[in-house]
Amino acid sequence: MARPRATAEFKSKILTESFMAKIVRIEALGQSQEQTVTVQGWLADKTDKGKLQFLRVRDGTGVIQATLFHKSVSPEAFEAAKHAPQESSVRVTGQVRAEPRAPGGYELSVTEFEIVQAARDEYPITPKEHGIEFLMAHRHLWLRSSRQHAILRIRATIIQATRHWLDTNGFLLVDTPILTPAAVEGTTTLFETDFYGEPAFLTQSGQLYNEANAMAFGKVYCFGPTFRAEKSKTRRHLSEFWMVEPEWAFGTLDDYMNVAEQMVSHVAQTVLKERAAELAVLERDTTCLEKIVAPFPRISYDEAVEIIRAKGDANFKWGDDFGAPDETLISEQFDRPVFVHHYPTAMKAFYMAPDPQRPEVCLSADLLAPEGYGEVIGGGQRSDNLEYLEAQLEKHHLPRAPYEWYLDLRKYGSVPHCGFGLGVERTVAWLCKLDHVRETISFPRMMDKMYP
RNA sequence: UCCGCGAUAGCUCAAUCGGCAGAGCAUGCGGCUGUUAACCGCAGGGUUCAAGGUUCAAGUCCUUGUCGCGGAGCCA
Repeated sequence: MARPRATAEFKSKILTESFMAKIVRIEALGQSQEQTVTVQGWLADKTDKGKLQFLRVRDGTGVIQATLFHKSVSPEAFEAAKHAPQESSVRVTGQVRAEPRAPGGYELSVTEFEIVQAARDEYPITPKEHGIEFLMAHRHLWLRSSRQHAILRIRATIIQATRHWLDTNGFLLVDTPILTPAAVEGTTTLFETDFYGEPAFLTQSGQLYNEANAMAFGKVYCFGPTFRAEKSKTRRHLSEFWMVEPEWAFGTLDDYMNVAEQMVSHVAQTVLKERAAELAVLERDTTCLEKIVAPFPRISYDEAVEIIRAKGDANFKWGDDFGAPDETLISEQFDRPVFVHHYPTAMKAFYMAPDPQRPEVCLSADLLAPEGYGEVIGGGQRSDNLEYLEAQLEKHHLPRAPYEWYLDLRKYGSVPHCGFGLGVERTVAWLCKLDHVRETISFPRMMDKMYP
C-alpha cells in the first residue's frame, strides 16, 4: 500500500510544479507580467516556423499569442503542438511578456504545453472567407470567432445597461407569461402550442399583462423572449426575439417619449464607453453613436407623410403604414433617432388611446433608428376608457371573454398610462451596424430555420 | 406569400458557342527562430443539388422539385 501511495504523491507534486501555475484568464494577463501562468483555452490559429511556433489561444475572454521555441519545451510537447489541429483544447504555461510584435501587446513564452483534446476532425471554419449559409449551419462553432464575440458582448452590455437604467429609475421587474391564451393584438400570426389539451400561444408581447402589473406596482417592466410566426424573411426579422417593455401608471405620450429617449441614450453611451474594443473589432463608426443623446427629434405622422411626399413617393396616401424605404427616408432627415407620433388610430393596436382633440389619430409613437435600421421602439398611451375599449374589441372582431380581466383594469381606478417595447436584436444590429439581425443572438430562430 | 438570383472539391469561386472538371485556401507530409489571413516544395481530394428530357456529346440547354441568398409585404 505504501509504494503506490508514494507514487501518487510524487505524480501530484510533479503536476503541481509543471502544469499548475496560476490559472489566469487572458483578459487579465496584463496584471501578471513577468509571471509564469497557465492559460486554458482553444487553439484558434497557428503559425509554424520550424523550430519556432506561434500559437494563438482563445479562452473566451481574449486571444493570446503563445510562442513555443523548440529549445524551451519538451520535444514531446513541441511535436504535439506541431500536429495539434485548429480548435484543439489546450493548456499552456509560460511567462507573460509585453511584446509589441504580438497582437494585443502581450505574449506567452511557453514552457509547458498540454493538449486537453486534439480536435478529431478538420475544423470547418477557417480564417478565410465563408458564405452566410455555411456560417449559419455552423452557428455553434461560428460563435467562437472574434466578430461574434464582439457582437454578443455588446448585446450583453445593451441588456445590462437597459435593465440598470430601469432598475435605478423606479421601474420594477415584473415578468409576464410566455404561454398565453389568445393573441395580444389579434393581428399577427402566433405560434400555437398545446396546453393540457387546450390551444395556447407563445406570447408576442407582454403588453396587456404589463398594464395589470402597472396598476399594481406603478412602474414596471418585463424583459423576455417574444414570438412571431410571421412569414417574414428580411434583415430585421426573427421568429424569436427579445423585448424589454416598460409600462407605467399616470404616464402620457410625452412621458413615454421622455423615458424612452433617456433610456436609449444611456444604453448607447454605456456601449460607447464600455465596449470600445468590440466596436473597433466591428469597425463601427462611433461618431454616429456619440450623437445618440436625448432629446431626440419628434415629428408627427402628418409631418412624416409630408417628408415622404416631398422626397420619396409623391402619391403616398395618408393612413398607409410606412414601408422600409419610407422609414429610411424619414430617419435620414435626422442624425439621431426620431420619434414619429400620432399615427392614424386605424393603423395601430386596439388599446391605443385616441387623441381626444382628433380621434382619427392616436397617442402612439415609434422610434425610428438612423442609418436605415427602422423601428426599434413602438409604444404610446393606452386607452383608460372602458366603453371605448369595449367598442374597439368589437371593431377588431375580438372576443370579449378572454379580455374580461383587461377590461377590469378600466373599472377599478382606471388611470392614464403608457408604455413601450424595445426590440433588443434591432437595437444590437443598429448599435453594431450589422447587415442582419441574425448575428445579434446566439442561436437565431428564423422562418423555417431551427438548426442548430 | 410574391419578385429576382443562385446551388461545381471541406470552404470561396472559375470553366468561352454544348466538346478532357480547374484555381486559391483548408488538409496530409517535408523545410524554415518573429509569424500576424506567413512563405517554399510535394501529395491526396468531385454522384457538378435531385429527378426526368433534348443531343453523337450536358456543369452548361429544357421541365419539375428541393434548398439557400437578396428584396417586398408584415412587424420590434
